[in-house]
Amino acid sequence: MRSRRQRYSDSTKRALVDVAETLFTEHGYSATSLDAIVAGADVTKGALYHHFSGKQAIFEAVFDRIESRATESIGRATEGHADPWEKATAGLHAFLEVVQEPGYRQVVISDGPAVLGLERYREREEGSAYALVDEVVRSVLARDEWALDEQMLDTFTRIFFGAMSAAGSSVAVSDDPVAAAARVDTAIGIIMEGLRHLVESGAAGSATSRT
Amino acid sequence: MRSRRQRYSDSTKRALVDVAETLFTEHGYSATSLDAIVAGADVTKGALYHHFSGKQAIFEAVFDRIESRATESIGRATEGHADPWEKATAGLHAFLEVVQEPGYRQVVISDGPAVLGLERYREREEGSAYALVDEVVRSVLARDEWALDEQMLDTFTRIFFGAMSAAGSSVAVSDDPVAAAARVDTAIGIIMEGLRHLVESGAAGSATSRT
DNA sequence: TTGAAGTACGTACCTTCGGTATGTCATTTG
DNA sequence: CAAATGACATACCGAAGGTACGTACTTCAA
Repeated sequence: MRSRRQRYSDSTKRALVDVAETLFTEHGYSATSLDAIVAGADVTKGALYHHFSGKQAIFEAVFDRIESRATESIGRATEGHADPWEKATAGLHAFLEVVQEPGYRQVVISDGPAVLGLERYREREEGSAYALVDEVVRSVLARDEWALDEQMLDTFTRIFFGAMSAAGSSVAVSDDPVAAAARVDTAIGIIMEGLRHLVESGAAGSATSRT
Repeated sequence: MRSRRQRYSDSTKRALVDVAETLFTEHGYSATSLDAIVAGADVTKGALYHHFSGKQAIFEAVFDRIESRATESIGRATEGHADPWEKATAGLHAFLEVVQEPGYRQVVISDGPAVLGLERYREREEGSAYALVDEVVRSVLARDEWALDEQMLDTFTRIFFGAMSAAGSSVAVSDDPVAAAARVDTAIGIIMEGLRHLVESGAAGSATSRT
């Protein structure tokens, strides 16, 4: 068991991240002041700067928390599917759910790139939702008939990840999210069906060797 | 001909946007101070606040300029292609070029969503590069055999736009942009080839009516 | 030609906010 | 039990966005 002091320390740190998450989600990064965060957590800036190196650091803590929750949610949805195409569909649905959460939209999609910088942002993605998309893409596309190397698979993952992010974004801002999600489902379904034909007919070998 | 005063006014405004563009591109939005902008343009904050309502306003001016340049560049690349698939390929190449420009990456991709907000950001996109992608997507997918309504076409455009943004981003951060661009070319080529099979075989009617 | 009005700035200042330096009290440890 | 350390609180600083106000030059009407 942690020491008495450790437990107090942990609770204040968690309180800070809790408040920061709600404020960052509701008002965005720049419109959220550290004073507001420490006031909400009922501590002072001394406490915040004892636990975090600065505003960006506590943002990253919130960012990581939201991303890990998203990853967990998608992971639960995809596990237990034997057929890779079913797995892909299940993952897509879960992703479309996640991307509608205000916290994910504001913190990860909107503020993330600007606050972390594009490079750090992409590094963070690698280990989270992106990894799941990568897994699904590989299970679908990595066949012996196809001469797709590592980098090509990675390229496909990037493309699908971007496509799904944009699709999710369009769902999230839609007046009728349910109908929008259904349209995304259909569109991705068509694209995947096209790929499936290529895969199962083995006709893509020519495509990989084009210019 | 504009009046003498008008010309002076226009030149200072342009000088402000010029300097702002380079600073926003090099250091990002938050790391660029208004003092640095007005110093670079050799004016004072009074001039800046006479022409713009604030920091966000001058950022939008820079944003619009970069986006319109990008749109123009892609538009030039796509025009003159009769075959829609060739047009799509030409547009993709131009897009991959654009997305490697530091200004586009920093201002439009990285800072854009956070500064403008996701809604305003998407509104700005609608009238620019997005419109070109939409045009190409429609020329490729809007066939009589397909029962794709307006909203479905829009969904496809969103997905492709997101895919291309992500693809371009992966090219931009790559150690070997040329090879990365070639991989993106191949990947998108495969995806389009799958779609093409569906289109030309008219086999997508079933897909549009799936759940 | 002249004087009033408006434009295009410059100057000085205010406020907020991220960050720092330092003090303090409880807890742990030797 | 005293020294050391951890977990904060308090006070303060400087930078940066924004505002209020003054001013010089231009335009235009009489």
